[in-house]
Amino acid sequence: MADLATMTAISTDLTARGLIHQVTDEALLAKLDHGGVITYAGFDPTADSLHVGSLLQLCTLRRLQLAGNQPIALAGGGTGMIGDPGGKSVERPLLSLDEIAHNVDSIREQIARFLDFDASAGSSQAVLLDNAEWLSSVRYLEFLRDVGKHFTVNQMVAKESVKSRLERPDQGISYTEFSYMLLQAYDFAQLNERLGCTLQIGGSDQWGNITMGIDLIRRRSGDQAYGLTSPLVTKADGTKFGKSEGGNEKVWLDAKRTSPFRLYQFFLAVEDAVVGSYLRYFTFLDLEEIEALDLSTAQQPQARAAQRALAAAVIDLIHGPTERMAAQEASRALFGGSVASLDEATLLEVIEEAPATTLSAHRLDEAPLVVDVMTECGLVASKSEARRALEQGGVFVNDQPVTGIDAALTRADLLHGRYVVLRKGKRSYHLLTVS
RNA sequence: GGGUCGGUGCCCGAGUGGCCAAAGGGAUCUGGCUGUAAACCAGACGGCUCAGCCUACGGGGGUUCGAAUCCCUCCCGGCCCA
Repeated sequence: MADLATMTAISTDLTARGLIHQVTDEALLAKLDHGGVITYAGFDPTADSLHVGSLLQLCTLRRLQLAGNQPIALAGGGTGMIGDPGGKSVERPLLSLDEIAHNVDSIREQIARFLDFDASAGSSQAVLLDNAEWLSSVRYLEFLRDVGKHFTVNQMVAKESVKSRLERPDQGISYTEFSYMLLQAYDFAQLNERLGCTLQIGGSDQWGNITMGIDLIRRRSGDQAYGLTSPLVTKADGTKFGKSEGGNEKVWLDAKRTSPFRLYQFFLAVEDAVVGSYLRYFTFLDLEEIEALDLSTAQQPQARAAQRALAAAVIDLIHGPTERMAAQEASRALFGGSVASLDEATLLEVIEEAPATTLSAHRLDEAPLVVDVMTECGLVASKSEARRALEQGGVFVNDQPVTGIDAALTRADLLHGRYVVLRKGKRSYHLLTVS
């Protein structure tokens, strides 16, 4: 497949991009360069969309596939019913079988944007499986005999994911969640036995679970399997990557949950300190190009060339160039200066990308208070918040600061006879269309 | 099942009869400085018909002029014992 003479070896590329946190065995790297390693990564089907937290593994699987290795995306339809006891998370709600099946279907489409599921990919054709396929029918006694006997509770308790929960005096861990790692190990063993899968990749927090799978495979069949983890993706302040500026909202790959415009903005606003690594993680740009962008960030940070390249590349990958251009266009329009001077066509495009609601002409004639309108359209969560924003000077109508708690909207505020652009702070926009 | 400790605002965490919408920290929001960055500085941070009022300290009931704080009961969790 890949012409090794003209391409950087995949192991070199992964290393250079900082994608390797730990490997169970250095020998794996040579195998990957050779191609033909059947690799799997797990994806969480607890929602009908993946979020940016899955991006790294998706990209890594793609890199491996491009280098001639077969990727398996494993949807945790079975394990999704239980939940990984990771970190401080509380026991998660159990989803019904129907919900999970629906989620797996939705996720399949998203993964297809990264991996080649076409038969023309030959031996490296991607595969999507749902572990419910084997987990839903396992029988408890058999499971205990075939899987459970290979592990001691001692080693299970020693795992970081479990230890952190055990150390919290205010919360325990249910037996169900405690069993999660065995199920994940079993997944690996199943993929190994069914498809010859010999590598599992995941975030660094998956190390323990991955090595348990490797142990299980060795004990069951004597086969040598491998694990490779990537570093934890963090923001400049060390906190977890993946939440929107808002703080609590996840950034999704589904356009209905996170619009291409917001996704674009999310990556455009990335800190200087991490753009370089994000470019390496989430894009397929050449390393030379990325290094040039690093230089640009160092010398002319205000140009934000690296952020622009990152945002464009990611949206291209997830939503395609059409959506990417629309997002770029909308960003230019909204952040480019005065919204009031945009022509109607551009404004309409912006309406497609930013949250928008309609306001009846009748309502407008009653000279509604800005505080009320921004509450009603959802720009702020409550009227108190609207009042506060206004008092603090953070509200703008058509880019003009609004002063006074009793400011009202009138026909004089209309752009092109029927639009009003509301803004809270620097980048929370809302478009009103008068009908 | 028994004993014991605990359940406070988005999170952590003070508070043990009035001065409590409730210290402090984190997160978040807004403003300033900048580059739609970081750091830093300032303010805000339950809701509303906003100098006042309403709802809140696991649920319900009670004592009291007055309860997050005391009593009863129920629910939930940790630890120890059975």
